[in-house]
Amino acid sequence: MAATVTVTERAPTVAEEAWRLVFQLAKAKHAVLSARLAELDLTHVQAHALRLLEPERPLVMSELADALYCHASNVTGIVDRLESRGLVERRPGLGDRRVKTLALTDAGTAVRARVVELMNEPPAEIAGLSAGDQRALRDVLGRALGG
Amino acid sequence: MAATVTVTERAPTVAEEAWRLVFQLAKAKHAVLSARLAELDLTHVQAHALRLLEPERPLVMSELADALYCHASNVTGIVDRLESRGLVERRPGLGDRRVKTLALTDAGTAVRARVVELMNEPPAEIAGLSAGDQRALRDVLGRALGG
DNA sequence: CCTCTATCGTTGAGCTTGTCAAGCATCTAC
DNA sequence: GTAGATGCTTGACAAGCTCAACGATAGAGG
Repeated sequence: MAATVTVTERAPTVAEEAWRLVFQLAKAKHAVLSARLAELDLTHVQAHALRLLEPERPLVMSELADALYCHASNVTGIVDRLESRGLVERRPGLGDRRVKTLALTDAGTAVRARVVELMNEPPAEIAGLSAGDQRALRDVLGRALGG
Repeated sequence: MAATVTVTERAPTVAEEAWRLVFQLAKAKHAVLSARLAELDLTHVQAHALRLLEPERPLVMSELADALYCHASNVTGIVDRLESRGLVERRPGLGDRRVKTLALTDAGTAVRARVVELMNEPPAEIAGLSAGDQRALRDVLGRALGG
């Protein structure tokens, strides 16, 4: 008798099933978002940087690096590209002349508004749920994330 | 009187709140996963490629490119690096000598098992929910994703 | 058989993102 | 004032990604 490779995979737990679906949903939204950002000629990191730069609360290079979970040397290049497109300005820090304050230009503010809109827009899978399911989803996830 | 910039932001809908939480959860898991994959000296793309290469169902380069949503020329490099580490083998296609079949080595099968385990593991936020909340989450998301 | 075209994978150029080590300017503490 | 810490930039290098072009092979039609 030929040996049959039997993969003894235990049945997934409820938590694993739930996580798999969350993962799938995030992946679907990611794909849609990528396409929309490409139309704006923005990469994901550039979009995240713009989202973090709220018009009324400018950030400093190092703060942006922390928020993006990457090294300061990386932010230099990201901001370089945003600045060369006229979306962001580097301004001298007020008290400390070493720091650079990042401010959105008018064009940057407009692009940021569009980016935030795209990112906040729930994917069709969620928008299509019943009102009750939407509330249930929000409430359960609120509890999950310490809400 | 000084002009006050009043940002008239409408209150978020329930769907938007739910999506924001899904996004937040995925981001948290992503950070944890990145750290675990770094311990295995794997990038995210390499991990995804390994996950897609099921031991019993080898893929062809173009199939892997489709599954990873990227160009075939990119997959060449990704597979190069996996192959140079002895995790994957390129084998000549059976009928068609143009295609390359990708097969996991024994080492690759072991690493893949660990990768799949890490990716499937629900984040602490979900694992910590009550059994009822976990079921509710799974059921609602199942409906959202055409379940 | 032979050519024409389509397909599969690779290569090379060029970009963005990411890390690290080093450097420059500036600030702070002693 | 001098020494060390801090903020950002630079340069070198690697991975991921796209595109255009290429070699090899396959399949169809004359």
